[in-house]
Amino acid sequence: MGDRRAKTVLYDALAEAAKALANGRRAELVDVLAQGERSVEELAEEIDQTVANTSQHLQRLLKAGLVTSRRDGTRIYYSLSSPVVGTLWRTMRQAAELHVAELDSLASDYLGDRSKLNTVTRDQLKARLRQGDVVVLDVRPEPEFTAGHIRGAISVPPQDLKSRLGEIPDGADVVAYCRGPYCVYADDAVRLLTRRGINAARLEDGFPEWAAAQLPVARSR
Amino acid sequence: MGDRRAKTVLYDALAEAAKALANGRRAELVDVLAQGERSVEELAEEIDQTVANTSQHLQRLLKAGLVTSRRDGTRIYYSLSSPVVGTLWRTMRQAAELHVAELDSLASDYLGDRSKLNTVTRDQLKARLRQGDVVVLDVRPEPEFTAGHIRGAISVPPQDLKSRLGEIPDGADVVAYCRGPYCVYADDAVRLLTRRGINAARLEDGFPEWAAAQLPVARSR
DNA sequence: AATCAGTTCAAGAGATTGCTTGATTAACAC
DNA sequence: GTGTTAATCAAGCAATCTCTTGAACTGATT
Repeated sequence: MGDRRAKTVLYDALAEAAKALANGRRAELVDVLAQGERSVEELAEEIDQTVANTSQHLQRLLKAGLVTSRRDGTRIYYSLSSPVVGTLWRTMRQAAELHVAELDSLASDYLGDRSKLNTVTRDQLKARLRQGDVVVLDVRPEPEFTAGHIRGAISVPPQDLKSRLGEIPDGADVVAYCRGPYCVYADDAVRLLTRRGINAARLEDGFPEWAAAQLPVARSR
Repeated sequence: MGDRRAKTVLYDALAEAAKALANGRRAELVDVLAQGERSVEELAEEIDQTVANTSQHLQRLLKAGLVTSRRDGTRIYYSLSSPVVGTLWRTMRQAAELHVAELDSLASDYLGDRSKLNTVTRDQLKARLRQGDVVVLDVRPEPEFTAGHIRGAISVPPQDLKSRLGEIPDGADVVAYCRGPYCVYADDAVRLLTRRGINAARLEDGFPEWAAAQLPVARSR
């Protein structure tokens, strides 16, 4: 015991968890799965890859124990195997944000200029929810809202927002949120609402971070 | 904005942090660096690799922003660039422990059978330190003790323990700790002490976890 | 039993990674 | 200046990874 070979094997095994996340497409998969379980086909669509390739990535995550799968009829649904995996992904993101200088510019290449978007922190939103003077929009696809959402939020999937603007009371303050800091839905929603003269802001991050912070959540049905 | 190419680039960049940790030798490096800064040569010795190879791994960590370096004379010292990196490593370990079934057996291949070793948790040790009825031994190499240690601990580097057994008061309860859950020093120390009839236990993990839990630490000079 | 949708498996090309070896650079002592 | 020590760089080979393509498998439905 205490010998080099065993140490190598042990640390190689520990590094397997990192290897599983060490790919942009698999990172995207984990990011989506943090919202709730998904079928292979849906996941393939989310990450713009073939089903075969997505399946292989999922096998890799499965082998590392980061996700689990269950069959329902002809479909197979994948989900994160524990909240620790979500924490791991968030911590990794945080490390990258802190230490990779170019990340900001890559983020705005994808998300567009955020400097003009109003932002509220989790704590601010929590306080305003308690006061009850804010309309909170969950702008993720509906199944993700069903799987879990901020208590008091209304589900308005991205493609429905335009046609449902009328539901927002005059003069209301709106906060939109989606999957996390690198998700475009809330940004797009805030831009649209602002253009229509509605006072709107984006939650600084998304539902998984809200839930991880032990803030009040709800689940449909 | 919101297009696939930019999203790919962004998530690839986020995955860089994982790639940096996605290698057993680099994981070992981070594990050691969590104790404090080290020179390339020392690190090479710790991970049983050539200096050239160690240097390349360090470059990789540097490029990902996980470590920083400074020159002092002819030596270059590396250290973790922030506490987040330590958290990342611990979270990764935790994920592997939870989800990789074989990890237990790999750990005991390296560390030996731990079932007969007494263990105390951080909270237990905290309470006993407050009562003052415990001798705490830091069995890491001396520079790591100097860089930071559990308040009230005594530095007894691994190779010195045998010759300094006389310093331990008769009938004392001893707790030994080292770098973390996969470090052999504390295990070896507890085995030695127990064989000599001294009541000894191992702290469940090491100094970085103690410090991360905001428990009382001290620094020499 | 036959068919179908959803998923996984298998094989291969091109890129990346990990370790080795030998040369090069940087700081310091003389 | 020369010599020494510490670290990095560069090139090369074997192993691994990523994506593609096409075939094979698995339940559900007919």
